[in-house]
Amino acid sequence: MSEKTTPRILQGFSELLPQDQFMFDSLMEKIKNTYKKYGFYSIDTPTLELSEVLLAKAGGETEKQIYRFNHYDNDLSMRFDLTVPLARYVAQHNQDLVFPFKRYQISKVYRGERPQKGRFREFYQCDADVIGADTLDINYDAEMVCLISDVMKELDLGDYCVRINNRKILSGFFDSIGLKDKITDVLRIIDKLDKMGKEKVVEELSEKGADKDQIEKILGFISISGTNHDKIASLRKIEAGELFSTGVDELETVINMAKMLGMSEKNVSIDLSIARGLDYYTGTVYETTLIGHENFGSVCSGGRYDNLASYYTDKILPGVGISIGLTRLFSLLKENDMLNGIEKNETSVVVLPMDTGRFEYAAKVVKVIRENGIKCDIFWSDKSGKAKFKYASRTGAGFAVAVGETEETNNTVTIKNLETGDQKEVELEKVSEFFR
RNA sequence: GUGGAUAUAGCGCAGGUGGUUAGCGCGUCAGGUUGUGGCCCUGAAGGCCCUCGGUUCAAGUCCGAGUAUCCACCCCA
Repeated sequence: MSEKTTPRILQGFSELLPQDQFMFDSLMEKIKNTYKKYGFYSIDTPTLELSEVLLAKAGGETEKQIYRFNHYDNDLSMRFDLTVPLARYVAQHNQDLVFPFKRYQISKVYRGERPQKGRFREFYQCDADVIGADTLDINYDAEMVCLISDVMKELDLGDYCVRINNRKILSGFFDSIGLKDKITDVLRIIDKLDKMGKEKVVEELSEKGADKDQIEKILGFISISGTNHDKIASLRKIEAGELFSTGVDELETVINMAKMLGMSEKNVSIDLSIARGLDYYTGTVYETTLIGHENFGSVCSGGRYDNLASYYTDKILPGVGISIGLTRLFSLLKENDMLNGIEKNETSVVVLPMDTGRFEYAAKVVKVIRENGIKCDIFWSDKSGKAKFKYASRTGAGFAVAVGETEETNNTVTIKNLETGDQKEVELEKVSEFFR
C-alpha cells in the first residue's frame, strides 16, 4: 500500500460542509440583494495585483501581512482588502464611470496574519462604497447607516445598534487639548474603554504622556451620554475649533437624515469612543454591534474617506463605504448556535427508483417535477431501499418520491413526507399540485 | 513578533503513580425490515497513539527537540 498524502488545507483557511455552505451563501445573498436595493452595482477586481499598485499606500504592519511573491519577472501581491483595488479601479476607469459611483464587491481577501478565533487568512468581505467626483454630499453618509440597518434586518440576527462617530470631532477635540501628535495612540486607548475599564485607560493615557488635565478632559468627553440629540447638544457646548464644529455639524446631519430615511432611534447611536482602525477615515465612522452579543465586536464597519485614490490620480475622489467580514460573522454565528433561522437545504424532492427496471419511468417523473420548477434530485444507485431513503433523508430533502413497479403500472408516484413520515400514492399528473 | 494550550479511528474525545489484546460517543457499512430514512437492537470495518531522539526489562503514558493546530496578546486598510 502506497503512502497517501494527508488531505489538509492551509492554516487560517477554511471551507464549509454543504449544509453550512448553503447557509453561508444564503447570508451572502441577503447582503447582496440589500446592496442592490440601494442602487449599488457589482464589480469584480482581480485577486492578484501588481505589488507596486497594491502597496502604493501600504507600510509597516500591513505590508508584513500581505501575501507577496514573484512569478517570473512580476512582483505580485494578493489583495488584502477591497478598498485599495477599488481605488485603483476608480482611478483607472474614471472616464467610464458615472459619479457618484456606487459599487459593491463581495470577494475573498488575504492576510498572512496569525489566525485566531473568527480571524482567517482568507476571508470574505462584503463591501459597499459610494465614490464622488471632487465632492460627495454628507447625506450619502446617512444613507450608508440605513444600508447597514437594512442588511442587519435582512440577516435577522436580532437587535443591533449602528454606532456612529465622526473622526473630525475626535481629531478636533484632541488637537484642542494639545494631543495632536498622539491622536492615534489616544484613539486606540479610549477604544478599549469597554474592555479594560476606566482605570486602565487613565494609566495608559498617562504612559503615553497625557497630563492630568488632558486625561480629565478626555474622560469627560467620552462619558458624554444621553439621547443622540443630548449628545449633539453637549458637543455643541465644547469649544474646540473649526474642525471639531464641522464634525458635529456632519454628525447631526447624518443622524437627522438617517431618521428621515426611516432609521429608528433605537438602532442608531452616537458613540464617541468608536475609534478603532480608522487610519484612513476622515469623517463619519460606523461600527455595528449585535445587542446581547457585544463580544462579537463590530459586524459591519465603515466610514468616510476624503481622498480614496490619491496614490493613483490627481483627481479628488471622496467616498464613504461599509464592509462586512462575512467569514468571521458566519464563524461567530455558528459557534454561538445562531444559524437556526436560516433555511438549510435546497433540494426539496428526491426521486427514488425502487429497482433498476424503473429508471425510465423515474426519469419521466423527475422531468415532470423539474418542469414545474421544483428542486428535484434522483438517486440512480442500485442500493437497498433502506439506503435510498436514508440518502433522501440525509440530503435534507423534504420529500422522497418512491417509484416502483406498482407506481408505474398505476401511473402514480408514492410521496413520503420525510419530516412527518406520512406517505401516499399520487397520480403523476397531480404531482406538482402536491408540492405547491 | 510575544505568551499559553493541545496533538490517540473519518469527526469529537477517554486513556491515575509506565506493564502485555488502546477504549467510548458520533459517523460509515451490514443485518433485524429482499420498497421506507430520521428512533431502537445486533454485528463489522476502521489506529506507524504527530515526527525524531532519550530514559527504561518495558513508553500512548516520563524527558528533550522538531513540526502542526488552537487560544490569547500585538496589530488590524
